[in-house]
Amino acid sequence: MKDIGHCTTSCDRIKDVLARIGDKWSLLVIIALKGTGVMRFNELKRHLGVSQRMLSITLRELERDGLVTRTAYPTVPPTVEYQLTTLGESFGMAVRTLSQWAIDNLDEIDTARADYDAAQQNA
Amino acid sequence: MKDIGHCTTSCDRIKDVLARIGDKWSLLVIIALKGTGVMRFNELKRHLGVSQRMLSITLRELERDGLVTRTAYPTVPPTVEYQLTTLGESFGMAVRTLSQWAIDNLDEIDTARADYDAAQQNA
DNA sequence: CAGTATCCTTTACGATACTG
DNA sequence: CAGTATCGTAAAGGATACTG
Repeated sequence: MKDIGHCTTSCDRIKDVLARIGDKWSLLVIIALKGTGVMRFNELKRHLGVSQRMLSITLRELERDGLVTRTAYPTVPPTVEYQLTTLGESFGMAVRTLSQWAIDNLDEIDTARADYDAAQQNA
Repeated sequence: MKDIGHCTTSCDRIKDVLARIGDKWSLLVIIALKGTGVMRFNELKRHLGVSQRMLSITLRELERDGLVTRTAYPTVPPTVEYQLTTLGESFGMAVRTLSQWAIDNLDEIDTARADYDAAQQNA
């Protein structure tokens, strides 16, 4: 789509950030690491219930964006640890606000949904 | 996928919220409405550069979740105004933290990306 | 253990055309 | 103006099998 006739630069940057962290797993990985500090690959996998493939992709992107560090130890079998960078920690702070809101208000959203759906029935 | 062997309820709720607002347009609509107060359909469409179809779907979902109100006036041609509910405003506050972080730190992410990609070249 | 490679299905989304 | 309906494409993501 052509990038014409729409909103300002700050809007574009939000789009960029959403493109980066708006997927299903990035935020959850950040939250998990923020809570635990250091985690290994399969530990994260089990914790989140994510497929191997998607966790691999997600972690690589987060590393690329400078939000997490990957540390591999030359053991057999391999040991790889992930943790937040300083930038990742700062992002985690911003995410905490959002996740706290989610926890606090999801019930209200569920109620609104039920009301809306009920109203649609009578139409 | 089976919901077994993974993280706690709060994690599931984050997933739920992401499923709701993790799409390409929901957050941007919230941000737009938060900044402007009241907006009409085509006004939002032009502002965001979103297709008619997706804006329609997004607004309906946001209304269903109790985050925006839809007010239709019986004019010809029709006039429809959208604005945030109280719940939507409160969500907008949480989103502001995230979007501010985005604006402040996207350059650093871009740099990290460039570094990462450069390092991959020499491998 | 920590991935990669391949395949397949579902979903997101835009473009276009049509309606009250 | 504010949508809906239909279609087609591209991206997301899971399942499974394989590897150092």
